[in-house]
Amino acid sequence: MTTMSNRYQPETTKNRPTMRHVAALAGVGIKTVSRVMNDEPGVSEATRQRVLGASQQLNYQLDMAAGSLRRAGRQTLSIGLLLPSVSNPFSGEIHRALEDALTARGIAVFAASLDDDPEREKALVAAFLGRRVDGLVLTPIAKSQSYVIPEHSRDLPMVFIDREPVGIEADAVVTDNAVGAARAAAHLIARGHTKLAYLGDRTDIQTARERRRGFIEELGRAGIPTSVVPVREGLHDEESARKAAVELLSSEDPPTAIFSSQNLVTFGVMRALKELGVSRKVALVGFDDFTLADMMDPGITVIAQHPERIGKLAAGRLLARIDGDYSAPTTYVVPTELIERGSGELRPAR
Amino acid sequence: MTTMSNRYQPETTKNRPTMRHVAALAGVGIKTVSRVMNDEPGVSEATRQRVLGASQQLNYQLDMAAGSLRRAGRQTLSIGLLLPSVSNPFSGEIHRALEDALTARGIAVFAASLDDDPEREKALVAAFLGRRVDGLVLTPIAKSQSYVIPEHSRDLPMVFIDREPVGIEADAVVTDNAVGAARAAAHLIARGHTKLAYLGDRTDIQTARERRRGFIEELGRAGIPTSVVPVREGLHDEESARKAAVELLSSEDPPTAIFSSQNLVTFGVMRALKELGVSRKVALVGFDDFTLADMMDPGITVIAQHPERIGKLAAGRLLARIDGDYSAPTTYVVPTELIERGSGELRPAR
DNA sequence: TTGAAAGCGCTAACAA
DNA sequence: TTGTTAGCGCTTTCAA
Repeated sequence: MTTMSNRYQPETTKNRPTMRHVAALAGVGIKTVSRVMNDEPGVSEATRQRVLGASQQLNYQLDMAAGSLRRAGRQTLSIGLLLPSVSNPFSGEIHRALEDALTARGIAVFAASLDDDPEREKALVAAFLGRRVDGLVLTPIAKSQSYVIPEHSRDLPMVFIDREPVGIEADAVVTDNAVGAARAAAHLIARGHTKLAYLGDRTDIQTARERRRGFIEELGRAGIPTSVVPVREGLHDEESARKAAVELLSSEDPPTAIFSSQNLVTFGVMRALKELGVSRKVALVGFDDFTLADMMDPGITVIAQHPERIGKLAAGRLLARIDGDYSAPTTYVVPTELIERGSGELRPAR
Repeated sequence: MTTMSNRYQPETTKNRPTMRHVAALAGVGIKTVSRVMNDEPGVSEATRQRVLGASQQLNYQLDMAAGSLRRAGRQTLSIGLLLPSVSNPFSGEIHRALEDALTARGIAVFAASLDDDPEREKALVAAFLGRRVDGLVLTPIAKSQSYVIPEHSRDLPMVFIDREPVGIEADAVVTDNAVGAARAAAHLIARGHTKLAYLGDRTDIQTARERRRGFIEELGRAGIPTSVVPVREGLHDEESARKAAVELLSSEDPPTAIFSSQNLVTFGVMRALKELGVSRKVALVGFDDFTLADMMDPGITVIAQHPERIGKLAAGRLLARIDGDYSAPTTYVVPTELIERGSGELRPAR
C-alpha cells in the first residue's frame, strides 16, 4: 500500500500529484506524460488527450525545479534582480521594464533591496546563486564585485545597472551622469548665472561623484573659477539638503542658481527656497525627474533619466548572454534629457 | 574517465562543483559534506574545517532546488508576490515591507505585475506554482479566485492584499476603504460643505466601489440628498479625471468640495483646479497619500493608507501559515489616517 | 509512437 | 562521528 491509499489523509487533498499519478490514471508511461507536458512531438493525439484529461482531473502541475535538475543546460527560467530598494520609484521603473522583457520569455524575477549595504549585496547574490538563477541584474554597491568572478567565469549571465562594477569585466547599463550634469550647468550659465552651487549625495556613491564632476567641469569650460563654487555633499535625505540649502542661501554672497544631484536633495532645496520665499528668484535644476514636478510653483526643471530604457537594455543584454552571446562585455550609456519647466529658466536678479 | 577530466573544457572553469566534488577533495563521504553545508550537528570540528576548506577552494554552493526535492516538507524558501505593478509606489511600499519580513527568514521573493489583467493573474500564479513557491501574496483582480482552491486545499499559504478574494476563503489584508472615504466626507461636511462631488476610478475595482459607498453613505447620514450628488466614475488616468473635474466645476451649480478616490484622479483634479484658478476656493480631499502633497499650493489633504503596515501584516500571516497555523482565514483591516494640509480645510465660498 | 532504466544533486533513513 | 543506500520528480538515453 502506498501513501495514496492512506484513508486518514486522502492524497487528493494534501499531496501534490506527480507525473507518476498522471501516468497511472491515463494508463501510459511516465515519459509520455513528460512529452505531453513539455509539448514534445511524438505523441499521438489520442494519447495526448488522455494525458491532458488525467492531468487536469488531478490538477497536476509540472515541477520546474525537478525538471531542470536533469535537463541539459539546467535552466530554471528565473533570474535575480538586486535594486537599491524595491520601494524606490526609479528602481520600480527599471524593474517593470525588465519584467516585461523577461516574462515574455517565461522567466520569473526574484527581486531584492540592497539599501546601500555591501554585505547585503554579497548575501543576496549568494542566496540567488543557491537558487540557481539563470542570470543576475544588479546595482553594485560593494567596493568591488570581484567576488562574483567565479560565477561569471562559469558563464552566469550578469548585467550591472545604474553603476559600473569594479574588479570585474561585465556588461553594464548606466545613465550618462556626467553629461547630464554638464548640461544642467550649461543651461544655467546660458541664462546668465555665474554664481552656481552644487548640492549632492554621499561621495561614496559613484553616480553622485560623476554628476559633480560633470557639473564642475562644465563650469570650468565656461571660465568660472571652480575653486569658489560652493559644493555641499554627503546629503542623503531631504532634511539635510534643506538645511544645507538654507545655509547657503543665507550666506553673504548666495548663489543665484542651484544644481541638486538627486530627488531627495532636490526636494530639500525646494523646501528651502519656499521657506526663504525665493522660489522665483533662485534657479534650480534637479537631476532625475519626479511626479508632479510640473505642478510645482514654478515647475521644476530636471535632467530626466530613462529608467525604462535602462531596464529594457539590461534585459536585452541578459537574454543575449543567456542565448549564448560571448562577445566582449560592454557598457551601455543611456542619455539624459533636459526638461524645462520654469525653475531652471529663472535669470539671476539684477 | 568522467567529464571532469575532459581537457577541452576544464571543469574548474565551466562546470559547477557538486557535493561529490567537495567530498572527494576533502576525503569524506557526501553525507558529511551535506551535514556541514546545512550546519547539522554530529561533525567533528576537524572534519568540518576540512570540508569548509574544500568547499571554498572549489567555490562550491549548495543547490537549494535539488535539496528541497528530497527534504521533508519540500520547502523552496521562496514565495510569489503579485502586485498591480512593481512600478507603482503603493505596491513598492508593500513589496518592501514584505521583503524585510521574509528576507529575515531566508525567503526570496518572486515579484510580478498584473496590470489589472485577470488572465495574467492566472498565468502568473501558475508560473509561481510550477516553481513550487512556499506561499503566495497577491492582489486579486480576476472575477473569482476559486481557481486556486485546489492549491489552497493542499495547504499552500496564501494571503490576499488590498482587495478581498472572491470564491475562496483565505486570509486577506485590506485598507479600510469605506471608513476612510466616510471620514473624508465628514471632514468636508464639518467645514460647511453641502455641495460635494465624488470622482472615482473604474467601478470594476472593488476598492473604488468601497470608497464610493463610504463617501455616499456618510453624506446620507448627514442628511444630504445623495441622489443629487455628482458622481463621476470610470476615471483611470489623470487626463480623464482632469476633464471630468473641469466639466463639473464649469457646470451651473458647481460643487464646493471634491473627493477623489485615488492618486491619478487627485492629480487630475489638482490640474483642473489650477487651470480654473480655484485651487484656494474649492476644497479637495484625496484618497491615498503621495510625495510632495505638502508642497502643493495649498497642501493636499489626504486619506493616507499604510502600505508598509499592509505588507508587514501580510508577511506575518504568510509566515504563520507556513509555520503551520491552521486557524480560520481572517480579513485584517488596516485603518486609514486623515492628514490635513490645507485643501481639505477650505470652507465654501459665501 | 511508446516506455524502461539511469541519473541530475541533494537529503532521509539507517547502518557501521 | 561517519558513510551507504535509496529516492525526491523529473529528463535523458536508448531500446522496443
